[in-house]
Amino acid sequence: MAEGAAEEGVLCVKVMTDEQMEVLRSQISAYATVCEQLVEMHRTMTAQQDSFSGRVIRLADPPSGGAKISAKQRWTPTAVQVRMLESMFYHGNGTPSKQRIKEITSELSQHGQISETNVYDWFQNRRARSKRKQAFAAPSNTESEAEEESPSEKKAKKEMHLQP
Amino acid sequence: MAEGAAEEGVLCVKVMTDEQMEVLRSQISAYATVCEQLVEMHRTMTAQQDSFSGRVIRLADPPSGGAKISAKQRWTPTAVQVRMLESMFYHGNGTPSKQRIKEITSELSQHGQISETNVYDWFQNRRARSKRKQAFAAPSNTESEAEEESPSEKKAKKEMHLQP
DNA sequence: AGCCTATGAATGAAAG
DNA sequence: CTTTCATTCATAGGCT
Repeated sequence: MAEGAAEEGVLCVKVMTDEQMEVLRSQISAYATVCEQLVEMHRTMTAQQDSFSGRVIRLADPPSGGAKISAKQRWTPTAVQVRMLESMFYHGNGTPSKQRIKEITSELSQHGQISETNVYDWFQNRRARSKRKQAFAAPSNTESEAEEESPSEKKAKKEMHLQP
Repeated sequence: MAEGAAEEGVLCVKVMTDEQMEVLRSQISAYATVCEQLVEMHRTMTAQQDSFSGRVIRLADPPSGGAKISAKQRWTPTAVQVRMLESMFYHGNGTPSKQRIKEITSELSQHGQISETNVYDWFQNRRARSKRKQAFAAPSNTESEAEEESPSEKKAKKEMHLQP
């Protein structure tokens, strides 16, 4: 996924790849969504009604205009990125500092779109999840450090998840 | 917002004329402008509300028939409370003093259950996260602004909440 | 169609 | 104040 080429594509030529098209769509969609939500918020706040008497504030109401271009709004790490993150996580850098996060981000951005917040969140989630898994798996004493999948695995295995 | 040719272009074909390309660019540009203006408006009248991307604005506890057995161990501000807090946060008064916190608390408790600790924590978190966002989003500021909304802005995401 | 799970993201509260 | 933890929400993808 190299959206870095999008600018030249748009500015210089007329034939776009699917990737480039996707970038454009995402952009327009993002703008549209932001505008919608800002307008909605503005309306809500301007109305100044303290009554929380049961009317729901809807943010995600699709406009009738039909300019609703769907785009993914949630970051999805690529396989390569996951592998690298996994590796770093395993490597003991349990707590990446801000500086470290920047480094990681810039390194990972060569393999796909990513932001520092993404990285930060990823580590947060990873830590929490790891911990929780241990808590469930080791109520006994025998402390085992057997962690989950190896970094080279991009295929998520289906662990049994019992519902207590 | 002007639309028409651009959508079909985006949705159906991959070869665009200069004209179509221009339409697209205008569209993105228009969105950007609108967003900017809306954000500006928000700045002036209320606090900046940057939670529009994820969760929906929370409302007060449903006034159901008294059954309060199920635990809500964590304080959840109502929409009104959030708005007021956000407003206070924005309107400068930096770090609320102990006294100020008491005032705020008693004022907010008219709109829902709240404690001084909640208020204190809220401000604490708000400040920290605002700061972190700046640290993440801002440091590459040496460059002059690129005011034209060319698709080279691959990060036209929802992170357009600027902090004054 | 539609659930289900994994997971990105938001956030109150606590630790340091 | 700053960083981390714990919990929760929302959504993309995979599954039957």
